[in-house]
Amino acid sequence: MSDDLRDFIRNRIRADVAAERLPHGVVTRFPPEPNGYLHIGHAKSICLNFGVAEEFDGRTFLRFDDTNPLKEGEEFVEAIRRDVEWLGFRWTGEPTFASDYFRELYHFAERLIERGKAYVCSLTAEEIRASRGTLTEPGTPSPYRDRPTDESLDLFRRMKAGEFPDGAHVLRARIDPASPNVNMRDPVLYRIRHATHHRTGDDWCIYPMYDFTHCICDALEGISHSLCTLEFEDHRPLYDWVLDNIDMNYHPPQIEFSRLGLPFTVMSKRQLTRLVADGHVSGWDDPRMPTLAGLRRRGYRPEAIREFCRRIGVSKADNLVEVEFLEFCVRNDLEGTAPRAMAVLDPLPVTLTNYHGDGETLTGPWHPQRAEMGQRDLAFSRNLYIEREDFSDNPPRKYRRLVPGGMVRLRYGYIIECEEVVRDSAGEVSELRCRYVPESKSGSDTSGLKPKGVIHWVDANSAIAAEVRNFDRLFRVPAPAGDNLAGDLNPNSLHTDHGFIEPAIAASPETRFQFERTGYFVKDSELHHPQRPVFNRIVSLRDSWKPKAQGQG
RNA sequence: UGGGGUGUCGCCAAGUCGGUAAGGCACUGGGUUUUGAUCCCAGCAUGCGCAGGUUCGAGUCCUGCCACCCCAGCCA
Repeated sequence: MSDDLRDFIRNRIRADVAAERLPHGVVTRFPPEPNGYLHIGHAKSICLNFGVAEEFDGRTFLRFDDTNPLKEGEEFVEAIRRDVEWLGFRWTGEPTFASDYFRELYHFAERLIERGKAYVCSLTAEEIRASRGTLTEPGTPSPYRDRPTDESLDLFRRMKAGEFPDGAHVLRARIDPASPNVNMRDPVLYRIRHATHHRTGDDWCIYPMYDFTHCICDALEGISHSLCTLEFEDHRPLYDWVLDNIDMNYHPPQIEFSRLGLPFTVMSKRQLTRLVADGHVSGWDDPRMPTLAGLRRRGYRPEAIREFCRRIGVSKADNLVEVEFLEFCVRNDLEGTAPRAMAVLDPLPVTLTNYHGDGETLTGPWHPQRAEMGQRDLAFSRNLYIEREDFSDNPPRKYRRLVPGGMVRLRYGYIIECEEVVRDSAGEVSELRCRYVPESKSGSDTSGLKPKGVIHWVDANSAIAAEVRNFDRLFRVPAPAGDNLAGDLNPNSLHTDHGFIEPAIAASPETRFQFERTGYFVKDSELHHPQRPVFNRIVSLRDSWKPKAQGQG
């Protein structure tokens, strides 16, 4: 397929394929723990795992890493399945679960004990921590390290049988208490947990740890390349140790890449969970959240997220990708797919003093470069709304919109000239009284006039009132502090406008639109109704116009 | 101070056996345009964390530094 992608992982796979080192072809897996919702960082991993398999005609498993019943649940399993599918990927067969392999895992553990490679340790969690040493000091052997094999085996069986309370014993690998790599200092393989598992119920009261589980599941599923993030690099020796010490003739290589870094947001499940729990956002799918559910509700299309993941690449370097990059991908995707329409978010009434009669119907294309998208009718009459921002009686230099005595073209309509500015008692502009040029109708203009500016507008009589939610970054600092999340929140991350949209928008089955000259918007999946429109701003339009700092109009 | 990683343009990121620094984003000019959008054209690292060394030639090899990230859960 697309061998245009170059990164160290694909290069490695290409070499493995060329050397015919992959008896079962390319097999990858996306292994989330079902304890939260997926976010854009997971999208990077999903696109990598599923993408690589597609490119090399391989397969990808969706495997839930559910070895900790205390934190996991079906709600998350469902949400994750939905998000992966939404992103546009299909896994091989049914999703698998680490819990599917609990029985095999248990047998592998018994064999390990029999070979003297694992033992039951009866130290408390605190004692284990104390004997583990520190980063710079070696640990000391557990007093149970030389417990006879038979005794360990018996204890382990009784642990499984439920004879002991949580924390009474654990199964540990016998590796090296003094290893410079703390992960190798006789790591815990199994712990007692009298908890109900979302899939296996109360079948088990001992649960395997990640390091013991993951590598074995990878091997059992015939994974050809086990891709994970950098923080697991220190665990690779353990991944290899387990597979080297059990009866398994298959050993996938673990390859690590760096996680996606994005400023002005948080990406850890712990922090995202807190935002939801503390009510700082409306839920996991709040449009400001970096979760796939949030981005979906925000209006991002999966195509845009996939393109983003493709463009950022994969490497081992720590990275912080500018949000402008993501926004570029979103605009790029919407540019060719979203129909255009007009909406006035901050309305200023305009009365055409020389326009008489009941009004008329104009037309405008749904997309200026894509005639095949057709066109829609635009009601036009004596009473209109224009954007408050598009009028100024103290314009900055190079201002190309409406000014007192000035002319401007109404998009797909007529040219108007501002004759009078009406103000309310507070001195605020409350209405513009303008003259329209009858012979300047769009498409049959014989006026010869060439106003500099073109502005959008909406017919006051037929426009539909709409709520438009504009979002800004959730946090006001690039790197929100883990301990004081609330304090770093951007108090202005949500700004709601009450404006008017042309009726064709509400009537259209389309959900995403470009409101011309403003941005891309989507009908909110929960709150929108044709009679009571509610839109979310997906992303604003790029705006290269920067008025001179001086005449602040 | 133990172990494991990473350092190529403001950001992301390619750089085969050492051979004379891709591309994208951003930015800056210019053109088209009834969206200050899109589109098009042009510009944008004599430099590859720093310092030495090997070599006809080094981002790519060697040596020594420096900076940053990860690890001491019976979490994943």
